[in-house]
Amino acid sequence: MIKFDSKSPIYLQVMNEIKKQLALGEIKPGDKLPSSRELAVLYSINPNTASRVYKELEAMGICFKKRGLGTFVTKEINMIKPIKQDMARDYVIAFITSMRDLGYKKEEIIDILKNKEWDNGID
Amino acid sequence: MIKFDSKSPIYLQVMNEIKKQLALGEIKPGDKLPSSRELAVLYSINPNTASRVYKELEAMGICFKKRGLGTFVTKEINMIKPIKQDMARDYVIAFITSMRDLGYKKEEIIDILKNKEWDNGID
Amino acid sequence: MIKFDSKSPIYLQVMNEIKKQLALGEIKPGDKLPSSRELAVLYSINPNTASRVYKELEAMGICFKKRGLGTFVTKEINMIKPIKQDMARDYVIAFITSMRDLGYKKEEIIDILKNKEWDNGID
Amino acid sequence: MIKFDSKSPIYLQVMNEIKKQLALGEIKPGDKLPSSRELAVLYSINPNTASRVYKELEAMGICFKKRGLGTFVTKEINMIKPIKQDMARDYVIAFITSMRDLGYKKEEIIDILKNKEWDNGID
DNA sequence: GTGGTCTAGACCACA
DNA sequence: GTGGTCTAGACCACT
Repeated sequence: MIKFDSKSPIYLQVMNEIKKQLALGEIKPGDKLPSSRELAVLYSINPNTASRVYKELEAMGICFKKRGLGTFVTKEINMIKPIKQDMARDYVIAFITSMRDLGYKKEEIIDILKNKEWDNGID
Repeated sequence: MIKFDSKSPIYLQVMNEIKKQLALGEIKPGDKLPSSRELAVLYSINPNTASRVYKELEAMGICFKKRGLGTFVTKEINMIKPIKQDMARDYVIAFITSMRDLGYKKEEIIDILKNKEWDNGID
Repeated sequence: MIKFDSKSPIYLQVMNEIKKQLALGEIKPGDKLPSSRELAVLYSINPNTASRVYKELEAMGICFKKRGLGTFVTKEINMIKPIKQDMARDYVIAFITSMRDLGYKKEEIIDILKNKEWDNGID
Repeated sequence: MIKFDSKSPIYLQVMNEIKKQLALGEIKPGDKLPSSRELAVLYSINPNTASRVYKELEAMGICFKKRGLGTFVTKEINMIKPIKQDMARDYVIAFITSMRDLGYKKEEIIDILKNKEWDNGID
């Protein structure tokens, strides 16, 4: 169960969750995804919001709908493969932008990451 | 002069601009900030929006207002310094958490940052 | 319906009204509050002012907002209870300090309160 | 030296300070008050604000100006005597109103005051 | 001059 | 429907 961050749209957070599962291989190309209603129950969200999740994922080419059957992950591996890198790229850019806004330079940021204790709770 | 990103609220972008100037030392503790009206002209925004910028910055403890006199940067440098580091810490943790969720390890993350082109549009 | 005192900001008076209802149990933790627009109509104020009421109450931790759903009273009763007592404590201390500055002693203050007519306009 | 509460007007706070001194007998009927300029230095306030203090006190009949000589406390004892009671009354009413807004009843308020530890820092 | 409050009404994203 | 943001412009108290 996700704890939603009230700052960004819920549908985006659910999309991210699904993309994450795709990136990690927990969901595979061709897999059937839960119905919108199931998704709504799964994440305790409004059915409209669940619908929007699939609508946006479909627009991104990540899944497609079969009438009467449900929603499925696209089989085209070219579509799925880059998801991990794309998400990582987004995270990196957002992170760098934020840190730069705070006045940090490239070397400083890398130093901070290097020196960070990665072993307690985080890694 | 900022070119506003239509995706995030103007007042947040102006706040970030000011925080950036603080982090970079262009504005110093105790300094008088432009009046709301001046700020409005400076960034071509509505006085109310300018007001909101200072209100939120005040709520963060970054500045304070004196009636009839203006808005000033908090004098206690102790207030400014930790803000930067606290924010950085939050960004770092959020970033690391996200990347780890995607399956990246410490060295991979640092490598990605090292190899990232920092100079086009981002740096 | 409140009759607004022109001396203090309307938004504060409406906030106080809501806090009063909370303290008296007329509104309970978890309850949905009227939408900003409804609140605006309810008190014949501008929607922006109504918005501000909820924004300030949220900043105090008394309520929280769900986008598209509405504004709700904080569920943790622990959040509500102490607010009342904290406020009371502040009032008491400020009051005692002021009275002592005027040269009153404990017994005198209590006597004054005991003898005060509480039933006309005040109680 | 007063630490000003940024919530209420400075001129009111200075007025209160002077009225308090009157109530406590630190300043007596007929006494010469510091000049506006001295008052401004004394409290580190703007000379205009200091002027306003005397203007308002004069309007209340507490002091009067002699051209070229300065500002003096009125000699009419009837004017000075009730100051202490008036201020106390204001404090009491404000206190009771606030507490009642929080849902406290007369007996509860008196109980709180009775049971309050008056001996550490407050009394 | 400064900031604080308020109204009126607009547009947007979200559920 | 909800709240979030923004503009335009007003009036006020305070310094």
